[in-house]
Amino acid sequence: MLQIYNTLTKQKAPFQPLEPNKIKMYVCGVTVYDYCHIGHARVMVAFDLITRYLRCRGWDVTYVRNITDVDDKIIKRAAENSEAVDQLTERMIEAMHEDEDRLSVLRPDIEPRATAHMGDIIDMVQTLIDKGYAYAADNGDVYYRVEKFAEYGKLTNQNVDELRSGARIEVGEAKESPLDFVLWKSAKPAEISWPSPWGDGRPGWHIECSAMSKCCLGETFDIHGGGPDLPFPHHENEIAQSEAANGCTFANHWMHAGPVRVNSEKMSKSLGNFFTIRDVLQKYNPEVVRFFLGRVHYRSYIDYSEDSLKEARTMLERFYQALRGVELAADEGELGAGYEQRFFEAMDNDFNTPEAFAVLFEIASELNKASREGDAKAGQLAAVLKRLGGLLGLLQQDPDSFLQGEDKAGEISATEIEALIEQRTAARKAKDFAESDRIRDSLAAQGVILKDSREGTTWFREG
RNA sequence: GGCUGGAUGGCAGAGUGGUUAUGCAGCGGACUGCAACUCCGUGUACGCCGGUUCGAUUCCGACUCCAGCCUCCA
Repeated sequence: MLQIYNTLTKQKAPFQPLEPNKIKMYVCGVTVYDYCHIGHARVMVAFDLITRYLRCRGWDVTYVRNITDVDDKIIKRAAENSEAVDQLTERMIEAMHEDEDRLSVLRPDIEPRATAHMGDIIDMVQTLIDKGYAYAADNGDVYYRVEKFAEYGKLTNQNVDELRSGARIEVGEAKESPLDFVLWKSAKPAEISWPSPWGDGRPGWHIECSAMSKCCLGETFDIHGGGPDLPFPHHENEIAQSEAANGCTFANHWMHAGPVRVNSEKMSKSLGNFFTIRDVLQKYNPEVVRFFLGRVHYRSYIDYSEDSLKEARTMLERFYQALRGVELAADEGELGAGYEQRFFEAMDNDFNTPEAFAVLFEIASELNKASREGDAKAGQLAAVLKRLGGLLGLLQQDPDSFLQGEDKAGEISATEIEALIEQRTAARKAKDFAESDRIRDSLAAQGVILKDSREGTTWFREG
């Protein structure tokens, strides 16, 4: 039985789909004005692990993740770069897709863009005005009347009176109440804009998700997900918009990923303490980064540091060392079912990846034992390990490729390494251990570790 | 201040009302020319104070500390 923690009820509960066997899921995506950072990667990987797992258990998942391709930050950045808004966003979307591909994050089924849904957005704003939940101000902005929506704050337990007393009142705003938020923003001269009944402008941030989720999934859907900073106000406002406009429940389950921290602070664009995915991928194998993000439960925070990336690398090495040199059995025999059951039980418990990985480590141990004893079970265990890892998009590389890494400019190449290993093997045959050790030490100084066995010498590069 | 989480062995990180998480690191041993890889053995950790209980790290309450949201942020 699949259990999922729901931010709305603050507890784990058995998952109940709207339609048997189907899951409709909407996840808030990226505002594309810059390269994605590791915090974005965390959300991408978390919901990718979730989607892959649900699908492998037979759920028919429709996964929608939006792209915010117009907003203040985009307009500002495009102006700074002296490029058109759509030029900037196209570049960043392409970069995001590259990053995702490298992290083995499968594309969502639908990636709706705000600029492609202006009609849906305007329709929903109009509906909210018609129902009295929104009003057009003199300046061409349209605002949501927060106090009209009785259930406002139900996702994050906000009290409207508390919010009102803490709200900032900004000069020159045309709002009825400081709590009201913008649905439609009138355009400044020469700014990118779309025509609307309230004049030229662009959508507010929250409305696009309400409009696009409705368009792609319907008025009510199963799971709404996003990053750790979205429950308030973004998701609270989405609920207010959608439930007021549609008159029915918006999303049944709310799932939020935990933050990535650096030096005990959240990694975020506003703090400027972020590492982009492409920066990190320059130093680490993409699978290491994926594993780093998946080895902690999706709701917990992760501390980003060189040491924790290195540890993720070491852990992954254990899997690949176990798989290395073992011929996969075509048939897992009886072995697979038991491990698979424990793996599934872990994942059914709110996607407990750390526990699922613990099962994989146990398989690796058994596999190592079988290998060293020459037991035929080794091939079966390797097949199970690779299959279960594959369900989470891991362990599919050739072990040698993973362990040896790729040649990098300025570093010793695989060809050079192998030539030195041949020299060393000759020295060892001649019992010239001084020379043999000299070669090994010299390689080690360059991050290349040798391993001798009866079958010969293999090597791998350190993290 | 309001609202959410969290505090587990040297580190990372699951989980459980009484029994081994798991990984990394350390220590002892095996293997090895020596190593590396691997294997075997090894560590009574559950913030603090009360309560419930035959028994609590696990349930309840107070406290302390940490983090996230409350402004754009995944």
